[in-house]
Amino acid sequence: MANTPRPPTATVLPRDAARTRSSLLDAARRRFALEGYSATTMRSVAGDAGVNVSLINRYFGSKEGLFASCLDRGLPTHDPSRAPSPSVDSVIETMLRYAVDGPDDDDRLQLLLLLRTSEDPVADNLRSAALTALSTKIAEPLTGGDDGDDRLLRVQLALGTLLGILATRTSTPVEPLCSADTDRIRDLLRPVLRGLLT
Amino acid sequence: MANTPRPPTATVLPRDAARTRSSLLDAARRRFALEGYSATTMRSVAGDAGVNVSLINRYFGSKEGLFASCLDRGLPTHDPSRAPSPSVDSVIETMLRYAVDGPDDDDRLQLLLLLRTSEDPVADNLRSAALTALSTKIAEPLTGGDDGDDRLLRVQLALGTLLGILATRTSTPVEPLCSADTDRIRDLLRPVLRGLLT
Amino acid sequence: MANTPRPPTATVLPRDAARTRSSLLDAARRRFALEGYSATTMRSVAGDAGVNVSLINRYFGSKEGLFASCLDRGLPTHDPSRAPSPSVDSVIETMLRYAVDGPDDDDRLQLLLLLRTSEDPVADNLRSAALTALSTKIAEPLTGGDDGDDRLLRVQLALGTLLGILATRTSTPVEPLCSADTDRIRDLLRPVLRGLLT
Amino acid sequence: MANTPRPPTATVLPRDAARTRSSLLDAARRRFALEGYSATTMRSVAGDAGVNVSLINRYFGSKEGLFASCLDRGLPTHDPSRAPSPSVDSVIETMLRYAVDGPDDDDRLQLLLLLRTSEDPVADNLRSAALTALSTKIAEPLTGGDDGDDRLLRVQLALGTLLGILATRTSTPVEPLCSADTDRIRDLLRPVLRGLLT
DNA sequence: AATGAATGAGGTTTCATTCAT
DNA sequence: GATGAATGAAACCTCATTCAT
Repeated sequence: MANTPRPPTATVLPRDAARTRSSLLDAARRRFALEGYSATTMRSVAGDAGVNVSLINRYFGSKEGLFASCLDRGLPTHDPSRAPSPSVDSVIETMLRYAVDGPDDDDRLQLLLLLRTSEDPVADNLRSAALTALSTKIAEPLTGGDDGDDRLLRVQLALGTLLGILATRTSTPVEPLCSADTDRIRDLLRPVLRGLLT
Repeated sequence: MANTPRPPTATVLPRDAARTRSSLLDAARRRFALEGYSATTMRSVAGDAGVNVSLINRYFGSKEGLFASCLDRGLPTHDPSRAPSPSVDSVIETMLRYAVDGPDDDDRLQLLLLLRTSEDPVADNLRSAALTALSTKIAEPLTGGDDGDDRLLRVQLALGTLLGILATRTSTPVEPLCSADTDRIRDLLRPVLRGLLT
Repeated sequence: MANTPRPPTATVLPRDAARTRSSLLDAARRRFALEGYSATTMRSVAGDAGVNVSLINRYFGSKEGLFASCLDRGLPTHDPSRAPSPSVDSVIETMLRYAVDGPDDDDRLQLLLLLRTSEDPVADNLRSAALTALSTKIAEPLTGGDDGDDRLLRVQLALGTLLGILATRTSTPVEPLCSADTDRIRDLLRPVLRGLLT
Repeated sequence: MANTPRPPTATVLPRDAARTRSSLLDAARRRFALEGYSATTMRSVAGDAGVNVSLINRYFGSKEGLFASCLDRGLPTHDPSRAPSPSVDSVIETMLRYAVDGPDDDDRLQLLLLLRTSEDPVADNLRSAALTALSTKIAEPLTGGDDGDDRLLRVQLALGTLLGILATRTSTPVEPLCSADTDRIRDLLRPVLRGLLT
């Protein structure tokens, strides 16, 4: 039987550590975000990634380590290289873009990760730290007239708002919210965020 | 069969089925709301309620049944007997009271429950139905000028907002949000809800 | 099909916690003594005892706990109620009886337990403590003329001697040692112990 | 095939098969002797030797093969070239030197290895054969007045004694045995061995 | 010769559930 | 009505081993 060079259709993936690691991360992020920490089994993640379960331990040490690595990722904020001191409006647009209908699905999953409890104390602390970091990063360029703590509080309320709506839209068939036009949702949320952030 | 009063042979425990059932429900609601479905073990629920684990299966059939029964409860809305056609402001106040700092802790847990997935499709459908029902109930008395669907959408956005903030405040130590004064939070959220609901 | 009352031949054992616990302990002691801690699997122990694996965790918490419970047992020494201040010779006879050919097989296994390393640090400490306790208990009634530390040292050497011979005789087919007459072995060891203990 | 010196392209590692094999054997002997067969992982052995795990399979076929190769080594007995017919006393001194405080640590590990079961029947038979061979070799020059079988039995008892004491002294902190002066131990054991071997 | 990626089997443990009392 | 003994499935993780480079 001739060993014809197979076209790389699927299940080829010949021993590429970086690719494997990345596949696992992607699969894990999706599961963790959509089903929560406890409900996510390592087998399901490995199955999604198409590799053996024990590779998770090889690359991430443990389930907790996998979760931590999922959180450990460039969180979607404004791009400081393009707009060093962005206006409130541009910050709002960025938030809306990522939370309501971002260009990439992974970003929405990344946000959802921040809302799922895990009961695992270690993972939960990681999550809370990531949430705090994100809010701080968002609040930083906003030069409000008031003190920093209150500004941070308002950013966190805005984040909570977006996370709650995102979770509701993602996890359950609640109508009309789930099939509403994203433009409409953005139009409705824009003044909300503006009210909170100014 | 007559319920003959048993003679008090020993230190007779109450053996009150209704009370046992209710204890289990309370304990389960708290665990499900705070830790999620998968992370909640039946043993922990039974332990909180102070009864034997097997009683959960006896009374609710299964873990899923217990979760479903937790959802099955009068959700906090306005009281139609007192104010048959409430103003938007009173609706908002009711929502804020329950979501931010309600008089009864159980109500907040009940709300949180609406955000927790259960992995089980049956229970999950119950949850989504409960969420839809709640939003419908809230939207009902609101006589906006526009069509009903859009009103419902806006109520659901408002609900999602409150749920997200509630979840963030409840499950993780995110500062300053978690230790912020509830009056301040209500003050900040009031215009948000008003903007969404009118 | 008639549900004829089966005679209690085997695999009956109807829900007797004490009996189950004891079966597990007996099976575990044998496995731990003959194969060592790491090589002993909980499945094999449960299989020997004829019960489900998870009962080990139910009754002993963990594999370590099972090992600890195996050590936690009246170690064979002299009977203080019969001979409050035994002569050296009677102590020697007791040791020989238990180590070489005790009346009960379990006692020999119990002794063997003291020699098997476990690599598990917790279990190992338990074992070393048990060994120290046993030697102290044996040395106590021996009123030698010298200081206590040296007496304890000699008792421990005697114990090591017996343990080594017991292990060699138990675990491998080394001839002629393994099939030698126990009377002959005792006759050979008696002066050895007497030399060490006096 | 000529062993052409490869050009030093980069920091060329030695790639010395014999040395690698020997490093693995040394590391494995230590682990097997001190922690037992099951508790010894191939990764730990490879780590100690500073080489890749797969090399164990390459050189020894399997974990069992590694264990068997560890046994396969000149066991410490008397040196027949120097004393063709040694006295009992010199044999005793040799045994004491190796078991209690030999010049080389590896020898003591080698002795300990004889007491460790390996769960694998093949390797275990090798071990028992090594033990029998060692006792035969020791008994050979001893010209006792009795029949050979009894002499062999007494040698094996002496070996068991030394192995038991060695194991007790090596693997657990049993005081005062473990920190006792080796001279004192030898003094105590010398008459024991003399009693057994004559 | 040597490495590291990948696999599959099996270990301990937890959990929901059923059975007998 | 209630308890606790017992089970079986599945979870996370480790380990020996093989494959491709």
